[in-house]
Amino acid sequence: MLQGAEQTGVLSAITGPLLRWYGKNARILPWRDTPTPYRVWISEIMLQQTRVTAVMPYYERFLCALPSPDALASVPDGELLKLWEGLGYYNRARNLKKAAQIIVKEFGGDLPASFGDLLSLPGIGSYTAGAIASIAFGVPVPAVDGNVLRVISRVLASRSDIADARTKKSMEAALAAIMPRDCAGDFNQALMELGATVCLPNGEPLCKNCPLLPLCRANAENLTGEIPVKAAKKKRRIEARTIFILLSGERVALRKRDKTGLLADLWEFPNVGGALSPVEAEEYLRQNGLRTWKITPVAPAKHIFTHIEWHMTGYLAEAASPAAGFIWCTGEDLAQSHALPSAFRVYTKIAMHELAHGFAPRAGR
DNA sequence: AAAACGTGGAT
DNA sequence: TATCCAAGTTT
Repeated sequence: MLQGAEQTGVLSAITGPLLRWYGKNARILPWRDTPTPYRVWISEIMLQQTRVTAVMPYYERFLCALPSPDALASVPDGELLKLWEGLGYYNRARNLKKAAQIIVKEFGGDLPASFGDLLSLPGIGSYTAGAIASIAFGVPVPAVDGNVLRVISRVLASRSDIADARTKKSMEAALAAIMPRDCAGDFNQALMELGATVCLPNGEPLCKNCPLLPLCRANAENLTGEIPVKAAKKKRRIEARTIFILLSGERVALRKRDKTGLLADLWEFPNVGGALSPVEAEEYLRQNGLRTWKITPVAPAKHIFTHIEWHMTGYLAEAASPAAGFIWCTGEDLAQSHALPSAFRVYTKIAMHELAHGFAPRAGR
């Protein structure tokens, strides 16, 4: 990898072509319309490890419901999670609220402009602090995300592992040295845009369309297939679970997940580790004080998290009474008031269907 | 420093 | 089907 002055020399040459390219090729995105600090902040948090297309249905709805740090600071957790339902990494939403409370208390209700102050807020790391500072406030600091790591690694033909935090550090330092003072936000966004639309991971990047082609060392040396280098991630473990859709009258049982860990504090269907047979399922329900009948197997389902794979066995059962220990939801509650993770989608659908159409004849129907 | 933390689309 | 991984952060 190039060092010091030579590296700075190569990098300083990217600014002109990159900015000209971005001027012509920037996608029209909702968060680029009116880049107020609050809007930029919300978009950056939503976009963490999440594709643009996934964020689209959430962004305006969230802004409409919570248009300011003040509104965000006082939103009830349930409402907040419902707005985030399905987006994943739910701590992002909780940190958003915590940060909003700090912004209201410590910063007079407006996002701070300095990189350091932004970095001190929950949920804002070096990438996001750089993105907000540069895009919303014009502060000349880099914003190094996965796209930037890939683009710069290729330009420099660097074989440093981009999964290594030290690589990110050194890239931030290298970019800080060449940040244009007058258009830092566009520069950072241009780098990301190029990575997202031209300098693609997996398969062939679209080098013919790249404004940096003339100065890209990976292209010159035919290394775009090997660079960037990224350490392999750990294998997922498989976890069997048995999910219960317990119906009572027009309602279905839900419970709150643990306050910490996976899918913390979201709602879920009662479930237990292991792939229970029908007999074991019946036994489990009885032992947990539930008088149920007509226990019926429903579709098995799989859900893949980053680090775990759930293999789910499902049962539908009629409960004699809305037993304590759960909340008993109507179809409307399920749809409108309770945030369920996508992991349970198959069973949510079945529950909604049963609540709408009925599960065989039952009391009160 | 490595692992936890979601989801969905592309290859 | 399997793997990658996306505008990362926290612990």
